[in-house]
Order: sequence, then C-alpha cells, then structure tokens
Amino acid sequence: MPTVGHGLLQHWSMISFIFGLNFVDWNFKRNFRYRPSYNVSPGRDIPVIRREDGSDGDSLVLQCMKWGLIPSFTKKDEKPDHYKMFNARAESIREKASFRRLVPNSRCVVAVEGFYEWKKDGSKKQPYYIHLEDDRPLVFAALYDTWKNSEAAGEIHYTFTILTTSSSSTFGWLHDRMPVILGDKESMDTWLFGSPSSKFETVLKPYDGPDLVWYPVTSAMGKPSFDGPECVMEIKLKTEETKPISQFFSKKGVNSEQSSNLGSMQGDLIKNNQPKSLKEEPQTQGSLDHPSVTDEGNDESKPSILDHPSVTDEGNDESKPSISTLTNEGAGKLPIKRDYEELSANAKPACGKAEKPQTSPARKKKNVGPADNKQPTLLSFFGKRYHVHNHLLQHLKRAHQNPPVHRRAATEIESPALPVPQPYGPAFLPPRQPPPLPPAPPYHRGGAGKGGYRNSTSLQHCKSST
DNA sequence: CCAGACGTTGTT
DNA sequence: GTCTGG
DNA sequence: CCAGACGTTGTT
DNA sequence: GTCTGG
Repeated sequence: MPTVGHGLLQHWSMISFIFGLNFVDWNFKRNFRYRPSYNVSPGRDIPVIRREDGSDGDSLVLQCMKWGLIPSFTKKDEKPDHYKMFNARAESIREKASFRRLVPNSRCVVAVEGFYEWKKDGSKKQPYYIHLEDDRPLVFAALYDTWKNSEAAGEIHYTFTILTTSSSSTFGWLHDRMPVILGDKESMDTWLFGSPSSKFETVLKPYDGPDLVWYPVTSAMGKPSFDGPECVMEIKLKTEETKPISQFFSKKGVNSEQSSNLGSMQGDLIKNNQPKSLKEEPQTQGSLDHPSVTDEGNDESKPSILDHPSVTDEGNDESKPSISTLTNEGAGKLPIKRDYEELSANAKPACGKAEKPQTSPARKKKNVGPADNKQPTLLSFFGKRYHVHNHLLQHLKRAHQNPPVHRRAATEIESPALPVPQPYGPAFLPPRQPPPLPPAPPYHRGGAGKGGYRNSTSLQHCKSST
C-alpha cells in the first residue's frame, strides 16, 4: 500500500513557509487555478489528493478541485451550487444518494493548515481558528465527483465535499461537528487505498488528539472577501462574565449586553471564575502535551506521497518532483483521557493564549429564557461553511506568484490571480500556543470518552450530539 | 456568493 | 431592501 | 409508473 | 445514476 504521509504535507508546508517554494516545481494540471488564501469558502479551488483514475495501484494525483460537491447527475444546464454539499456526514455517506456512489472509488483527501469554526453565543458568533499545535497540515477525508455542464465543451469539473463527524470531547464545546481528520498515515492509507468494500468507519471518527488547538480570530473573516494574514491572528475576547446567572438564561439580557462583541477585537477582561458564563470560554485550548510530535522515525520507511513517483499531476506528468522523504509521523492520536469532571465553571479569560478549557457548554436547546427567545436571527449567515485556510499550499508555483491580497470588506471582488508580487513573508504565521491545558469537559451526556455517541439519523458509529 | 423569501403556531 | 438558506 | 430529489448545520 | 413519494 502506498504510503502517504504527513510528511508530504509537512514538506509542503515547510517549503512554503521556509523555503518559499521555488524549488518545488511541480507542474500542475493546466487549470490549476489555485491561489493561496486564508479564507477559503465553497466554490474555491484547492488541491486535493486522489487515486489515479482507474488505478488499482498506489498512484496518486494532486489536483485542484472546487470545494462544494456538484453530483455528476446535476443537469448540464443547471447552475452549480457549491454551498449545497460542501460537507457530507460520514455516518451516512453510504446511504445518501449523492454520496454513496462515490464511496467505492472517489475518495480523496484535502490538506489545509487549519480551518475556522464559529462558536455560537446567543446571537453572536465568534470564529475560532483551529489547527495542529505544531502546524502540521490537517488532512481531511473527502469525496469527489465530476460533472459536465452544457458549456465548455467537454470540460470536466471536479468538485469535492469534506466529511464531517461528531466532535471529539475536547472540541465539542465549540461545535458539535468537526471535519474528519485523518491523523496518521494509516488512516490516510485506509481512506485512499482501502478496497471499495472496506469498512471505513474506523477512520471516519472524531480526531481526539490533544494537539488540535484553537484560538479566537476576528469575525471579519466571516466575509469571504476578507483574506490575508489577519484572518488567523489571535484576538482577545472580551468576556463579559459576571452576570448573574439569571441573565444567562435571559436572552434579552444577554443579547443586549453582549452585542458589543461582534467584531470586537479588543478587549478582554479577565475575570475570574464565575459561574459559568454563558459563553463558554474562549480559549485556546491547549492540549496537554504535545503528543509526540515527533516523529521518530521519520518515515523513511515509506515513501511519502511526494516522492512517490506515482503522484502525478494529472495532465502532465512529467514532472514529478523528486523530493525526498519527509518525516511523517503520525499525529498523535489518542489523547489522554481527560476527565475533568469538574466542570470548571469559570471562565478563564483569555489571557493571552492558553487558557483553559472551557466549561461545558450549557446545553443549548432548552433553557430558554423567558420570553424573548426569539431573536432576530442573525445567526445564520455563513454558519456552516468551513473556512479553510491554506496558505499551506503556497508551494504551488502559481500560487506563489499570486499571493492573496488582503482585502477588506466587500470592497472588492475577487480578482483573478494576477502576479502581484507582494510577498508577505513567512513571518505571518499565527502564533502558536503552547500552553496545554486540560481540555474541557465534555458535555455530551452519556458520552464516553470520545465523542459522544448519539444517534440520530443514521447509523454508523459516531454520532454526534445535538 | 446569490437565489429566494419576506408567516405563525406548536414542537422536536 | 434585507435576511436566510444552501 | 414516473417526476423529483439527491445536503448539512442549526433553531427559534 | 438511483431511490422515494405520490
């Protein structure tokens, strides 16, 4: 089985950050329309790795596809809607008409440096940037499909959807679903090379590694047009704690007060513990140790995808980069089980970064307060979309020449990539956060250590909460 | 992003 | 016109 | 039989 | 393409 390791991705990452990709001269398929971005939303092209067509071997292809699956049966004259299927519940991919046919032979993986998820707090939504502590790329399990529309004669459009699963116990306070993260080489190999009849359930589970960390970022990144390093800069949250509990349940109270938070980048207060604040804590969670990020053996044993000769760029294959191996190292996998039973209720303010885990979330549904539950829905918006950040892929030469432009607000529209040399150097990376702390207490009931299993519509194992 | 809705009561 | 869902 | 759907998240 | 609902 071919091996695809983190190494590859890690390598890309290093190249882009440190070396600047010049030396990766990979010829990507003709229309490799990719531009690095800190804010990727459905409809954008990003590189994915898939098995080579018809290959029963270990050949892999690196190719750009648009995020947001357009099933092959979509009418040729229909306007493709990438927002409809940008995610697929892992628990039900074998049942849903749009996905099940892709499971046998259209599995792929997507590598990103991190992604964003919004924590809801009443009417407000606070985005958080989630990434691996050591910045290795995150590898998501995905499914792709092809479609031809009426125009562009014969042009085949490749699109993909990212699988989601229930959240791990440590991530659950932020959101109840998370992308399926293939944390080690074995799981990547299983997903990419497993036989059509394989039981993929074992790899389509919540990633529980303690090395998955996060911190709040500006809500400005909620706009697809907002791109640039600012998207991944940590901000301090203003905490409003201290409200009597009664207010917690009162939406009214909460809202009014909190409303200020929206884009706030400022503030921060600190506080001490209090009874749980409504909002869970913002925090950066840390993990405990970094698992071994080490890689000990770097993999040498197995070739990584990059050096894997078989990875070709679909159209032209000539170029195969010859990179040597990199270390792979599996991500840390199992975390330690943490048990915090204590739900700490308090909030830790964010002082800087590492804080602590949050407390368990209040349960969402029911507590509604008194009247006023109905707020204007401001929360919709892009609630769902994953904003995948990937400057990681800057190694793509094209990309390199066309760095993302930092835009503000809706002022502009996406401009086609133009060579604008405007390098923002490697110095932009998001701050790392060291402090590991115990994760937050899970809130799912019943849950067992990891993601809670609940049932819901479908079957397979992991279910999510809520 | 952009097509489509633009409601309430009663509920999961 | 503006919000919402996809 | 055949037209129509085929998705996810999140909620009041 | 394939399943579902009417």
